[in-house]
Amino acid sequence: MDRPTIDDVARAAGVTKATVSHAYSGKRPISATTKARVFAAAQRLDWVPSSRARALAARRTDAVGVVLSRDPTILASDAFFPAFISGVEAVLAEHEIALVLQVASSRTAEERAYRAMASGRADGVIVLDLHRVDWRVAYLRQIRLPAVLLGAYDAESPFSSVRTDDATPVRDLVARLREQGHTRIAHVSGPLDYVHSHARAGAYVRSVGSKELLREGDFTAGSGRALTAELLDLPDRPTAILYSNDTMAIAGFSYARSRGLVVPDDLAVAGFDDDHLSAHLSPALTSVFTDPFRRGRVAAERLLADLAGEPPESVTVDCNELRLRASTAGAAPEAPHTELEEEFS
Amino acid sequence: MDRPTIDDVARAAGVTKATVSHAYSGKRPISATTKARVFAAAQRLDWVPSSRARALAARRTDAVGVVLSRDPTILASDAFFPAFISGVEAVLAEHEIALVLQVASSRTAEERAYRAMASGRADGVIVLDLHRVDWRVAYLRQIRLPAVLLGAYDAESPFSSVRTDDATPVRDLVARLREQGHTRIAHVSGPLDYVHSHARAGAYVRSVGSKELLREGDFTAGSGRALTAELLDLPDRPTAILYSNDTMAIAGFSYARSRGLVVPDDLAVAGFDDDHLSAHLSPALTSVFTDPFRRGRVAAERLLADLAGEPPESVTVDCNELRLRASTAGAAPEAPHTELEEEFS
DNA sequence: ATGAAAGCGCTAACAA
DNA sequence: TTGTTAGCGCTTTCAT
Repeated sequence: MDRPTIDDVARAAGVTKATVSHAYSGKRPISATTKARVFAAAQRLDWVPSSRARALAARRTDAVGVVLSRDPTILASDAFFPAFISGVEAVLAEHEIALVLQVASSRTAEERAYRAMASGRADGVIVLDLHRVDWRVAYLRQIRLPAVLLGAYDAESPFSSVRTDDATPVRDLVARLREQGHTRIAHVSGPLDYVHSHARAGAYVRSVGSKELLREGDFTAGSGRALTAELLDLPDRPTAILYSNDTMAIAGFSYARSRGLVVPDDLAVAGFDDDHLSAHLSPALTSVFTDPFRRGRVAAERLLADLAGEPPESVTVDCNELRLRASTAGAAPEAPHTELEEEFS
Repeated sequence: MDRPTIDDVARAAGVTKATVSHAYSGKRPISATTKARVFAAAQRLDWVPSSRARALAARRTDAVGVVLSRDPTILASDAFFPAFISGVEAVLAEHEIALVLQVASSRTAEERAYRAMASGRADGVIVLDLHRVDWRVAYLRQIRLPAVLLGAYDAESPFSSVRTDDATPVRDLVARLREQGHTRIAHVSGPLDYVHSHARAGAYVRSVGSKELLREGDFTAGSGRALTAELLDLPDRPTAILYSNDTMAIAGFSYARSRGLVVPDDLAVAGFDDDHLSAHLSPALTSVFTDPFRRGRVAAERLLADLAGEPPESVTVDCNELRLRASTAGAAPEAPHTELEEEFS
C-alpha cells in the first residue's frame, strides 16, 4: 500500500530498473516495444518517480531558488516582486521546474538559506536587489552555486546577469519636465547602495547637474512622505519630484495634497515601476513601466541556459517605458522663487 | 575539492556517521565532549548536510508547496497573493522550511504538479482558490499529500482549513448603503464556483433579497468594466455597485466616470481585498481588508501542526474589516428612475 | 553513549 | 538493446 518504486515497475514490465530509468530519460536507446511495456506498467501501478531519490542520484533537483532578503511584510506592497515571480514561473512551468522561495532577514539567515539551496534545495538561484558591492556574489562563487544576477553588477563576476537601462527614462523625464519649464526638479531615491536605485539617482544627478535636491529614501511610503516634507520645506522648494518607486510617489503626492498643493499644477510628481493601479489614481501617476514579468522570463531562461552548461552571459532587456500621465502634465507653476534665484545669481 | 560529506566529518571527529547525525538531530544522547568534537570538525570542514540525501533517508523534505492554477500573468495584478505568501514565509522562515511554488495552467499540469510535490518536492501543500466542488480535495486525499485548504469547504474532507467570514462585511456594507438611501444595489462577483466569490455573492443576495442585479465576473479589470457597462445600461440602473475585488471596482468606476458619472454622487462603489493603493485613489475606494498576511501565517502554522502529527482542524480567522471610504460616502443620488418604479408598482 | 550496517529509490558506469 | 551493480549522503535499527 506504499507508493510503488521503480523496482515495482521494472518487475511488472519484466525489465530492470535501468531500463525503466532510461525509458523515461531517453539517455539510451530503448526498443519501442519495451518502452511501451514500461510505460504501461508505470501507468498501471500509478508510479511517480521519487524526486528525492532522483535528486540524490542525479545531483540535480530540478528546482530554482530565490532568497529574499526583504522583510516579509514589505514583500506584500511591492509592485515588482509578484510580477517578476510570475515571469520566472512562466518559464519554469514549461520545464516542470519548481521555484523554491526562502526569505531571510539577517545576513546569517541569508547565508544559511543559500547554503541550503546549494546543498540540494535548488540547482541555481536568481539574485534580486543587487547591491553595488554585494557580498553574495563572492559567497555564491565560494559555495559554487550557479546564479543569475538581476541588475548590472560592475565588478568582475562569473555569473550571468540580466540588465536594464534605468538611466534613459529618468533622463527623458527630466528633459520633459525641463521643457515644461521646471527648473527645480527633485529626486527621492531608494537606498543608494542598490544598483538600481543608484543607477536612477545617478542618471538624475547627471541630468540636473546637482545633488542639491536628491534625497535618499528606502522605498517605503513613510520615507516618501518624510522626504517630500523635507523638500517642500525648502526655502526654494522643488516644483517637480521624481520618486524611485510608485509607493513613495503616492505617499508623496498625498502629503503634498494635504499641504494644499495641487498635483500637477503646484507640484509635478512621477514614480517608477508603474504599479497596476497607478494609471487609475487621480491625477494618474506618471511612472516608468519596467516589465518585471518579462525580466522574470529572461532571468529564468538565462539560468536554465547556465544550468544546461552554456557559458554565463550578460543580457540587457530593453523594457523600460516612460508612461507620461496627468501627474506631470501641463506647464511648470509660476515658480514663486524664481525671482529669488535670479537675485542670487 | 568536492563538498565534504557526513563521513568526512565523522572521520575528522573520530566517530561514525551515526554519531554525527545524532549530534545534530538530538535523537539520542551524545556526550558533551564528542558533540563538541563533532561540531568543531563540521565547522572546520565547512560541512552542510545534503538536503537531498536527508530528504531521501528521512522521507521528509522540509518544504511546503503551493500550486497555483492561475495564469502567471494574472498573479501579477493581484492584491491577495503576494501578501498571503509573505505571511506563509514569515512562519516558514522561522523553521527554515522552504516554500515551493509551482504554477500549472491546466488540470493535467496541476495534477502533475501535485504529484511532484507528493513525490518529494514538499511535505504538504496549501490549497488556494478553493472551488465549491473541488477535485483537488479528493485528489490530494488519494495521493495522500497533507494539505491545508484556504476557505470554507463544505463537503467532508480530511484536511485542515483556514476560514474567514466574508458574509458579514458584505451584509454590513449593504446595510450601510441602505441607510444612505440606496435601493438599487448591484454586485459584480467573482466566478461563482469559487467558495469565496460564492460566499460574498450569497451574502449579497440574502441582504438585498434578489439576484436581479447580480453579475458574475472573473476578477479581471475587463470583466469589471464590461459588467459595469451592462448594469449602467439597465433602464433602472443601480446607484451602488459592490465588486468582489478592487481590480474590478477600479475598472468599474473608471468606466462609470468615463460615462460622466460622479463617484460617489451618482454611483457608490465598493471593492474587496483592499489593495494597498485603494486608499489613495480619489475618491478613496471603500473596500474590505481581508488580512492575507495573517491568513498566510495561520495557514502555514496549521500545516506545520498537521505535519507534526496533530489532528486536522478548521480554524476561523476573524480578520475581515470593512473600510468605508469616500467612494461610498454621502447619500444616495436622487434616483432618476424612482418615479418610474412607482409608476410601475 | 557509541558503532556497524542496512536501507531510502533512484542514476550511471560497466558489462554483456 | 538490455542487465548488473555500485554508488548518491544521509537516517535509523540493531548491536554492543
